[in-house]
Parts: sequence; structure tokens; C-alpha cells
Amino acid sequence: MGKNGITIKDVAERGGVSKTAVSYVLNGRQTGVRISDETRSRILAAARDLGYHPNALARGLARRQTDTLALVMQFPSVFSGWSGFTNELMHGATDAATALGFDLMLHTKAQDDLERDVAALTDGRADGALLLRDRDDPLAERLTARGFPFVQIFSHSSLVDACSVDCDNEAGARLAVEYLWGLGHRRIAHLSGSPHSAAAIERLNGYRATLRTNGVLPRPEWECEMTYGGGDIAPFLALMGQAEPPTAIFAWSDDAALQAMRVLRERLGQRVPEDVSLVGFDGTQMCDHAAPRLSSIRQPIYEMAMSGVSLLRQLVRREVVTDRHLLFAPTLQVRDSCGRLT
Amino acid sequence: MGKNGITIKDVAERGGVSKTAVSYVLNGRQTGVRISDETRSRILAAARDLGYHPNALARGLARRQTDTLALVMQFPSVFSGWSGFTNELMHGATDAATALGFDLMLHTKAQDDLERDVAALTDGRADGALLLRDRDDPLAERLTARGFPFVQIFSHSSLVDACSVDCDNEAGARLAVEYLWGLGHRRIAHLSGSPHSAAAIERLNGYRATLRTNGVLPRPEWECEMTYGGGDIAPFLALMGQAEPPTAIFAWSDDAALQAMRVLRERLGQRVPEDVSLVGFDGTQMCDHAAPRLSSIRQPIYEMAMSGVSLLRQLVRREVVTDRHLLFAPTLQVRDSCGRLT
DNA sequence: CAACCGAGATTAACCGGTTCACCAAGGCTT
DNA sequence: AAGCCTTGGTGAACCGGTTAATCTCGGTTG
Repeated sequence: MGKNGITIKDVAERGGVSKTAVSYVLNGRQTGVRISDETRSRILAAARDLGYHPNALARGLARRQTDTLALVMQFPSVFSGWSGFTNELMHGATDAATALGFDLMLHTKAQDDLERDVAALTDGRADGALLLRDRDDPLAERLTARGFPFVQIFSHSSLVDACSVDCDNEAGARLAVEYLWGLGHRRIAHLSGSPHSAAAIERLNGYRATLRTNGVLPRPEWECEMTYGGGDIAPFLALMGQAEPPTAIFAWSDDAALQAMRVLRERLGQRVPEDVSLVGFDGTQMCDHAAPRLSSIRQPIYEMAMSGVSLLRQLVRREVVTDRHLLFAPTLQVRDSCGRLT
Repeated sequence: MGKNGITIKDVAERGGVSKTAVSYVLNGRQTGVRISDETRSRILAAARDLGYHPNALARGLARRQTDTLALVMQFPSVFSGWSGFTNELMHGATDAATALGFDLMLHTKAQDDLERDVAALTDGRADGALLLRDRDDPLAERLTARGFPFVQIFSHSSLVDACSVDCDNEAGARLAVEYLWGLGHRRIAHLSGSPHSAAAIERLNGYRATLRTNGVLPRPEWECEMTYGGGDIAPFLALMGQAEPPTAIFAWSDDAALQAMRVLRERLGQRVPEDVSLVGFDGTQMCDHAAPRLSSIRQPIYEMAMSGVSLLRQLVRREVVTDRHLLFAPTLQVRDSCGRLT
């Protein structure tokens, strides 16, 4: 035995049979080679006695399949949030992977080297990938060209017809804005995400469209970018410092909303919801723990992540996929961060 | 070419050389086989033209090394927190892994099947493991017996002399309790974590010890378990409903503290810090976003995770490890959740 | 001129599995 | 008695790399 322990050869020798027999028995295959019950139990006993477990590399090499999925995320931004989005996402992905018999690799994107990303994903270790990335990710194109199975989650590409799991971001934005409108708000601002994020853009579009539906022209001075990490809050301060400041804010994410809530409280001395109403997006756990509790547009992150894995499994197995695009409907969660404008 | 694309053989043929030559050139080795500059550039050109990238499985099999590390976590509890601990941990681990040239596998623990866990970790895919697990994890013993390199992070085992990265939890607890004591508090409660968590136990011990140091006998009615997910808050309600309720609370984690803050606010109508003082543990991002901002015992999660990866690299490389146990000193972060008892 | 040497490569044996093609032996037809 | 299944296996090629051992060949050297 080598460094890595018992090999199939050791088991074969102990059982007095060939490697082939061991392989067939341990994989429980019935086609091709036949093994008598007596031999079968002898092999199983030998494997158990030796504590044999097949080498995943050799197995994967021979079968051209590893039962491993890659989770590709935009680093480090995805870990800069704190509201629980990533937690819930990973929770769903790992639960689904475990349930379906897959292992998960975390893929850290090489800074600016697309070739490396492609190579690293298609180097044989993973059967497929879950892509949580930017809008129109060139990686999606490259993987499509290579025929490598992947599913985009919380994003989708306009460039290729790749499978995706997403939520209806425009509908979500509409829910938020209509809700605030219904409470009497007329000056409704939007905190937007990165222009590289498909979700952020759609929410922005949904926000603008809903304003128009209500006969209001979207105004640039009501829009303000607030991304993860909350680097620069100056634009937000400017937003709120206008002569006629917004009375309500729809934020593209819970993180942005909570960031805003903090600035409103600590820097501007404004109260939520008395002075300003606030709606977030995602419906993460933090909504319930904020003070006041944050009303939010909920997307079922856990379920969506699970669906992504499940969809990817179909792709990996080369099954016929009927629903290539899963679109979840967001819902409005009313908590305590919005007030009626009197 | 097979399903997985270009192989080394294709490159060799195109370059008019042997597989060996290609392997040596692409790995930049200078010992053993010599290759002329002319041939070298021919090989490199061929590899580039074909878009060749070696199969990681075959490579790993032959070299008995994969440059991949496994991150083993207790599921799903680790993803049930929302304060940002896991985020920061993953952030540090992925950053360090990327910087040191490793890939990361997420390992989902099999429910109750230790054998499967051991087998899955030592099946050749990973060179070493980062263990974020329970106290006295039997997995640590098994891996030690197999000679499989691993580092325990945010935990350590009393059973085996394994490498570990942890923070001085007792010292952290002392900081918290002394701080509250110094503010005049005499009835100081503790919200403890799972008795399976080494960290939680040490913090509990540190809490009790510090009370004793100050001449106070720890009292069971001042202790209350509050784990992730905040399942049952009845014990906490009972704690606060006593005739002489505690005036200050030291929670084993930021999650527990924020959970308590919420119950105090929403169920008991008590204000932090006016009515009750609160100290958390971890110093996660949420501390700053809570209202009031949560004072906490900070452990440098990001740095600790990085150190864990770095330590593991030494182990994997069979280097001599001088500091097998890294103990980080926690610090007190004063924010707005504690008040002086008048 | 034979022996030697070093540069520059190749050959072939692994790594540890999977799997297709084939084989041996016994029992059943015809 | 030859042919033919059926049962129960084995042998060897292959997956795609790495690497120790070996080979070739022109130029020095004694």
C-alpha cells in the first residue's frame, strides 16, 4: 500500500480474485460481469477488513465523472455582505449537494484571467458548475463552447442560452414600489447595486418602470449606488440632503437597506419608519433582527440554491431538461420599517 | 481528444515530441530531463495553440498531491448564524487558499457516519483538511491515525496533539465580564453555546472563573443556553423574569447577543443599554449594524482562517512546524450596548 | 581509434481505478 | 458427440498524467 492506503489490488489479493471482480462488486453493478454470491461476500468482507475506500482521483479519471460540483462566486464581494444571503445560499447548495450525492468545490475566481478560470473548471475535478457571477459573464460563453454543464444562479446571461435559476427582480421591485406608493409615498428613492450585477439592474429597471406606471418620471437624483461593504456613503448623504428628500427608499438588497438604516440613525438622526420608510430585498434573517425590523422583498434563497443544484444534476446526467429557466416569484414581507405618509 | 478535451498526448504529437518532454516543459522542471530551448518553445507553442490544460485528476493521481484543501464544517449549524462569522471565515480561508495556490473543497459532514467522513477526506482529492468542528471530534483522532494532515480552527482537541488555530476564549470571557464588572454590574448572566462546542465551553468557564475572581459564586440561574437559530427562547425569558434579574449579559456569540437584544426589545420591552447591558463575542460586522451597536469580544476571524490555511500548508508540505498551536488574543470592542450601573 | 561524456531526448513503468472482450467449465439440446 | 447456452469469472487496455531509467549521437579525450 502506498501513502494513500489500501488499493483495490490489496482487496483483490486478500479475496483471491481479480481487480475486476472487486470493482464490479463494490460498485454493485449487475451488467457485464457476473459474480457469485459466495465470491461477492468474500470480496465485501475483504474490503471491510482492510478498511478499503476507493481513490476518488483514479475513479474519476477512469469514469470521467467525479460527482463533484463547483460553486463559482465573485470574490470577495460575495463574502462582504453580512445580512445572510451568502449563508443561506451556501446552506441550500450544500444541503442539495449532500442530498443528491455530490461534493462541492468552492471556486475562487482568478483576478482577471478568464483562461485560468475556464481551465480550472474543466480540469476534470468537477462535473458541472454553479455560477453566481456578473451579468453577461464571459465565463458562461466559454463553458458553453466547451460543452461544460453549468447553471447560473441569481443571475442569467443574455449572451448564451444557459440554464438559470433566478427570481423575477422586476416584479420584486414593482412589489416594493407599489407598496410604498400605496402607503402614500411619492418621492421614492432607490439604492442600487453594482451595474455589473444582472439582479441589481433589473431591480433598478423595475423601480423606474413602476414609477412611470404611476405617472412619475424617474429622477436621477433619486437614485444612488450602494454596494457591498458600504464604501462611500457620500452619495447617500447627498441623496437625503436634498431640498425635497425622498420619504421612502427601496434598496436593492437587505445589506444596502441596513447600511442606509444605520446612516439614517447615526449620521442623519432620522427615524425609520417615522421619518423615512425603507424596503430591502432578499428577506434574509437580518431583517428580523434589525431595529426596526426591515420590510423586504423576499426571494427564497435556500430553495433557489437547491433548485440550482438539482437542475445542474440533470444537466450533468445529460437528462432532458424541460425547464431550463427557473424564475421564482418574490414576495413582499411587511415588517416594521415602513410607515404611511400622512 | 476525449470528452475532456486536449490531452498531453495531443500536445506531444503536435510538437513532434514525447509526452515526457511536454510534461517536463510545462512543469518547468530542470532536474532529470533536459530540453533544448528550441524544443521548449515549440512545446509551449503547441500547448498554447491547442489550449491545453492538464487534467487535474490524472495529475493528482500520478503526483499523489492535488493542491486542494478540504474545509470541514458542522452542517447545518454553521450556516444558521447570521452575524457574519461564517462569511468572514470563508473569506479568510478562500483568500489564503487562493494566495497560496490551493483550491478549496467544502466538506459536508455525513450525518452520523464517521467512516464515510474519514473515507471521503482521505480519498485522494484533498491534501489536507481544515476542521471546524465539535470538541473532541473523533474525526481528528481518525485522521491523526491515518497521518492525514489537518488543522483544527476555532476549536481544538484534547484527545490528540493536532495543530490548531484558536483564540483564547477564557481570556475573552474574562475581558467581557471584567468590563461589565467595572461598569458596576454585579448580576451578570451568560448566554452559552452548545455544550459540544469547545469554544462555548471555554467561554462559559472563563465567565464562571471571572465571577469567582471577583468574589461571586457562579449561579446556575444566571446561565442560559442560546444556540444558533434561536429555537427556544423560553429559558431566556425565564432568566430575565427572575425576581432579581441580571443587569448585564455576556453572550457567547454575536448571534446569541443579537437574538437576546431582539427578545429584550420586542418581548420584554427592555432597552439596551439603559435597562440591560449586553456584550457579544466575535466582533462580526453585524455589531456595527445593530441598534444599539453591539459591544463585543473580537476575535480576528479572517486572520485566524488565513493562519489556519497557512499552517495547513506547512503540514501538507511536510515542513517542520514550530508553532503547532496558534492562540490569538481576543480584544474588547466597546460600542454602545453597555451602560454604567448607577 | 576506442572509450567516454554530456546534451537532449525517449521508453516504459507506474498512479488506482473501470470496463470491454474473452475464456473456462458445466449442463442441455439435438 | 458436437454444438450451444449459461454461469462465473480473468486479462488487458485505457483514463491522462509523472518520472526513473535508458538510449542516441556528435564531440572530446587518452
